[in-house]
Parts: sequence; C-alpha cells; structure tokens
Amino acid sequence: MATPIPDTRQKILEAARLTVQSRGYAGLSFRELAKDVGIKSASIHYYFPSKGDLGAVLAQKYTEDMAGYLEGLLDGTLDRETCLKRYTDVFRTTLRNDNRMCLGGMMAAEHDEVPAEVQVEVVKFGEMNVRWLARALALPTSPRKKTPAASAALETQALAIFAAIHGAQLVARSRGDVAVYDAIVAAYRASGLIP
Amino acid sequence: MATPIPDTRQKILEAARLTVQSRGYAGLSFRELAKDVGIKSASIHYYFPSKGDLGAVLAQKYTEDMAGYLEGLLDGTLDRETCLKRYTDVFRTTLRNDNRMCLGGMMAAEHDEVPAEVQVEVVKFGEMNVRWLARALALPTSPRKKTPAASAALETQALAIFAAIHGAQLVARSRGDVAVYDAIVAAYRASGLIP
DNA sequence: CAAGCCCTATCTATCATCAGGTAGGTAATC
DNA sequence: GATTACCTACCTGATGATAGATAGGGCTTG
Repeated sequence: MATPIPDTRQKILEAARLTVQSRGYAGLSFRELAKDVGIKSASIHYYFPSKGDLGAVLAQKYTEDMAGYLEGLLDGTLDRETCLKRYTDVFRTTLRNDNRMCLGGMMAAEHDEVPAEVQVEVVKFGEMNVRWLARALALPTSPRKKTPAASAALETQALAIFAAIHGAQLVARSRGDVAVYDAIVAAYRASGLIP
Repeated sequence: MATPIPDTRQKILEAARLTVQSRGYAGLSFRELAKDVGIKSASIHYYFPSKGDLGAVLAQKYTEDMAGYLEGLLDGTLDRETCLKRYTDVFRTTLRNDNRMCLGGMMAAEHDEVPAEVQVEVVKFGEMNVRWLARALALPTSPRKKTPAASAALETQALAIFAAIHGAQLVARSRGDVAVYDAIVAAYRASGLIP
C-alpha cells in the first residue's frame, strides 16, 4: 500500500495544529499559516471558509487522532499501569515538542475567544479522554495493586486524572521544563490519583 | 481612616485583570480597556507605556494580592484541611465569576504569546502558590488525619496540588460548569492528593 | 483531434476593521 | 512655569474575509 502524499488540506491542518499548540487559536493567522504551508492565505479559505470552521475541524481531528491512538492501547496486551503511563506520555511528548501544550487544553483556556463550534469540540475532546481513562482504569492490573472500583467512581477518577494531567502540562509549560511535568505526575502516582 | 477612592491606575488594573481572566492577554486591548474604565486608550499609555508593562504589573499584582490573602489564612487559627479548602475555593470563586480562570493559568497557556517580563511573573505566581501550599501542608491537622511528611516531599505535593487545581479549573471552564470543578476536587481529596 | 466547458486549486487585489503605539495639545493645580 | 492626567489625530501593521481572475486537467462533443 503506497504512502499517501499529504494534500494541501492535510498540510494546513497539521501546520494549524502546531501553531495552536504553541500560540493558541488567537495566534493562528491565515497569513502565517499560508506561509507555513507554502500557499497564499486566500487559498486557505478554499478549504476552510472561515477561521471558525478551521478551528472546529482541527479540534475534531485532534480528538479523532488521539482516540485512534488511545484505542490501540486497549487492544488487550497492556495492563492498566502501562496504559496510563502511555497516556501521560502523550502529554509529555507534546511538551517535548517545543514546549507545546494539548490543543484541547489551549482552546479550553481560550474558551471565551473561540467560536461555539470550537467550544463544542473541546468538550467532546474531554469526554473522549475521560471515557478512555475510565476504560483504562477498569483494566486488569499488574500484581499487588488494588482492584478497580465501581463504574461511577471510575468516571470521576478518570475526570480527575484528565484534569490533573492538563494542570501538570500547563505548569510545566510556564516553566519551560518537562521535568516539572514528570515530578508532578510522579506525585499524582504517589498519592494514588493515578494508579 | 477614609476609604480610598480607586484611582485610574487601579481601575485600569482591575478591568484588565477581569479581561485577561476571561479573554486572555491576547484578548486584552487598550481600546476596550479604556472603554471599560471610561478614558481613552492613549491615556492608558500614560500609566503603562506598553502592553507588556501592563501585563507584567498585572501579573505581579495578582500574585501579591493572592499572597496577601493566603498569608491571612496562615494566622494560626485554621487547621490544614480548612486552609486547603479555602485555597481551592479561591479558584472556584474565579470560575463562579462568569466562568473566568486564574490569570496565572491563562498567561501560562499563552506562554509563547506574552512578553518575557510577563512570563517571569507567571513563574513567580506559581512559586508563591507552591511555597504557600507547602506551608499549609505542614500545618497541624484535624484529628485522625495523617501527620505531615518531610519538607521536600511537601514541596512536590504542593506543586502537584497547584497543578491539579489549575487543571480542574481549566476543565470546568471548558464545560462552563463549576460542579465539574467541585467533582474533580472531591476526587483529588478522595485519592489523598489534597488532604 | 481540437475546442469548449466545467471543476479544482491557486492567485492578486482589495476591503473593513482592529491593534499598539506616538506626537502634540489642553486644562487644572500648585 | 511645571506637573499631572487626560485628550485628538494619526501612524503603521496586522487580521479575516471577499471578489474576481487564472491555469491546469479531465471530459464531452462535433
């Protein structure tokens, strides 16, 4: 199967994602984006009629891509702790990429300044993560760990983990130091918030 | 002692804080701000030569104001759990104010788009919080709770709490629902992250 | 085969609006 | 006169978006 050549639309989305993860939705401009892709800004309107459209598609794709990756982690070969480690590593990797943060977290901060169609996708991103985390929390555990709790409690714990990871990323971002993220996540584990 | 009349500089700072907490530093414009205060935008330059100056003073003042409040909580009359409850309530109150978020958290997200003098103040804000939290964690506890840990471990726990609270606020903000914040914070307490 | 049409994907030029910032002016007060 | 605290007018640069143009490719028709 041949490797698909990235088309212009994909290139736009990829460049936009990187920009939003560092400079926010407010820092995303069609002119800069066009330069990144090697086209002119009016051409972006061909693919995305408005900035809001681009933002919404971007957030939606971000959720789908991440869901795909996370789904692969639940194929039955990994235990709970490893799954959760892989999860926290996703956010770590984003930080490691020029101190970037999660696109969902960024747009959540920018809540009042993004269009409603983007806000909706940000909430969906959160919900996808929490659902996944609840499933991961329900996995069989490695030896000598406590057994998983009931379903509603898992959902709440999942929500708390999701929030805590975003906070860890945010603080590490302000310091420009991924070791801060690592220390915080280790403290979460030590406290039992993350198994 | 007469109540001091808020002067223009104070009014500017107050209005700017509210704007940044909802719309971010990127959403702060001198023209809008001037309207909020009832002056013209050129007048703001009289007090703050540049937007970066305003941003840095704003973040600094935010830290000082919060430090003052938190210091009052450590006057010896409150136990550890109550202090920490008051702490989490600070961020809750911000959410309750038209779904706003902590100015430090907002500017941390906007890290790449704020001037260096603002970034520095954001880090100081975090450090002040973590120092305070470590002191609060070291307070005598109410009956039947575990005794405080050693000093370095307190610092790390304090950092983790600081991060976790910011994440909780961020997620609640995206949902526009303070009950989400409450649920997350309760889960932090249930897990032992927050005593 | 050539011409014409349509579609796709890009472009130039432009618009209206907004931003931070500057220079100079004015009024009130001491 | 000097200082303070405001103002108007303006500058430059940036933004999302629009209208119209163009080139290339594929398909249909005579």
